[in-house]
Amino acid sequence: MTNRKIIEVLYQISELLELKNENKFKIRAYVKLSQFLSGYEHELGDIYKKDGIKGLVEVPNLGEGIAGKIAELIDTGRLKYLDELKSSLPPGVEKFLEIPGMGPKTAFFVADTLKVKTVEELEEALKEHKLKDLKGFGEKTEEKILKGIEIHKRGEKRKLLGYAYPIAEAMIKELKARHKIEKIEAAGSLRRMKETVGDIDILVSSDDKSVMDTFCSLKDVSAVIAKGETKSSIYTVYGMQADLRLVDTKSYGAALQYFTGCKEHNVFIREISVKAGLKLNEYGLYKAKTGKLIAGETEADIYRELGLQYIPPELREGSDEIKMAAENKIPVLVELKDIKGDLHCHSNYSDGYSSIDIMAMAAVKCGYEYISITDHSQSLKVARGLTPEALLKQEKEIDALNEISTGFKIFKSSEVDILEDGSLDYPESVLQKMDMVIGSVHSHFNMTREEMTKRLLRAMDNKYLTIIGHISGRIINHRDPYELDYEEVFKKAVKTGTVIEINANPERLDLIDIRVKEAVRMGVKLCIGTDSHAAEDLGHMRYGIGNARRGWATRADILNTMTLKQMTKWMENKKK
DNA sequence: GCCGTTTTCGGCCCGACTGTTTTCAGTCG
Repeated sequence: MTNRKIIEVLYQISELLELKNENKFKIRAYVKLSQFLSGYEHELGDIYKKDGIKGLVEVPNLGEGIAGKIAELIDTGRLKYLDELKSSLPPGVEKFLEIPGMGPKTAFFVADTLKVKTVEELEEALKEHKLKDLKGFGEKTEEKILKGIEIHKRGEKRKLLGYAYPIAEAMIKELKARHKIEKIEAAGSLRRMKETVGDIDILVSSDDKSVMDTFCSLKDVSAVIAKGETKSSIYTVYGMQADLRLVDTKSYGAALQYFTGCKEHNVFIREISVKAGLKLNEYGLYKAKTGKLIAGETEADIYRELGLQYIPPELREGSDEIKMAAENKIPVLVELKDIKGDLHCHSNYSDGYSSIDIMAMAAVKCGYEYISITDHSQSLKVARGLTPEALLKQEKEIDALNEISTGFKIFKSSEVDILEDGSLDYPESVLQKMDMVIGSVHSHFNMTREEMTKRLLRAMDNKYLTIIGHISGRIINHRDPYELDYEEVFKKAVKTGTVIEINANPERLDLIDIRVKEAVRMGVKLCIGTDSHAAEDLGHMRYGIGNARRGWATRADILNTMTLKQMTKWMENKKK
């Protein structure tokens, strides 16, 4: 039973309780805990196995009530409480919550009154105008729900960060081009660099109020959901919602803090405010009694006035960041400008689209001092993996390019398959000639946790293995990570000096953020590689940086913040 | 249901927008 599964159940319980109109603080306890767990680096299953229920209640936000339920879940894989909750509600009502604009009250009401069990039946009932004459409903509400159903039926999931980010950038650019703007930036999960993004939040401060009109008439708009003086919501042609908030410059920091979230982080921050006799909202931090404004123009002012160290957006997940900030323990996180080279890049020798010289030139343009060419190994036929003969040819080309360049180096490397038994896909005679070696799993994903752990541990015994690539194997929204005993793998990585990659490809972002946190805590050396298959992909580095920061990684934790000189020396030492 | 420099009970964050309203509930973030 993974944390992920437990989080799912807790969240489901909170939704069902909401439908039942239960005590809202009880509901919040479930939401609060599931939010906390989504950033928690330890597995509850392991804690329970080791220390039983007593161990579970040590976990923040987890008391005896829920501990018992989690224990039952781990022991039996089921939860009686959840089954009972479900059967006490009208069938199908949960489904209605997935419809945008439909909350628990409406969902329960329509399921209970109209006796509809599916989204299709609900749609039918709405078209027959069965709702509009009921108390509290009207034509507009009917239309709104129908629109929500339309969006729901398209089945849109949270979008990849790498998909949403450029869209937000383009919108901001357009607004900037057409209005005189003081400040503008994206907030929300996008600013927190979360791997997936539900909608785009943009915050703007400007004297020009017509920026709202522009926003609602952008070419990207497919429907305007709401339009007010300070807040508008649109639905875009990209299948996601976007919100614009307009605030005064003197409130900009408070608004940015507020709209960046996450929600739980903000709730915690406001609790601290209340205890300090203050009041925090999106307009500023005030004295509760007198209403006197204390801070608001910058986020830093607000955190400082609350007695907290500044918390970078990537850490604001309602986990332990506020406690750490209170103790002055927030580290200086790694930044894009710290990166000196990209260690995971493909060329057209295997399945990439760009030649080696084009990749190198793109790396120079990024301000890098080196790039590592890591084409696939021979077993990976679908990606045109290189035979040892093809490798020789590539080696010569890289040597020739290195001859003519100064201050920039192309490292000779490979992304070698870690085979089923944990051996590498090239013999030692081939591996030892490379500057470095990335080992990745590309086959036999369906192994047990024990088998997969053994496989990786064995691979790390190979002295030529430098880096383990995209270790979890997950593809966001497509393939779940395979099961792995991370603690064992990280211990071994520390012992053997093996580096674990943070793959910056937006579909992977693997090592996953909470695992980065665990790895950093254990002292594992990490690197960030884009896994580029074309020159443009080198720009994905920013997503890898975001993921590393979400895992509390500092510059010292990341291998490829080393200069060329340092890196060359490091590689030589590693092979000894 | 959780939690404690208000500690074992009594609290638990704050505001914009919408629709159907005569003062507010529901939804969202």
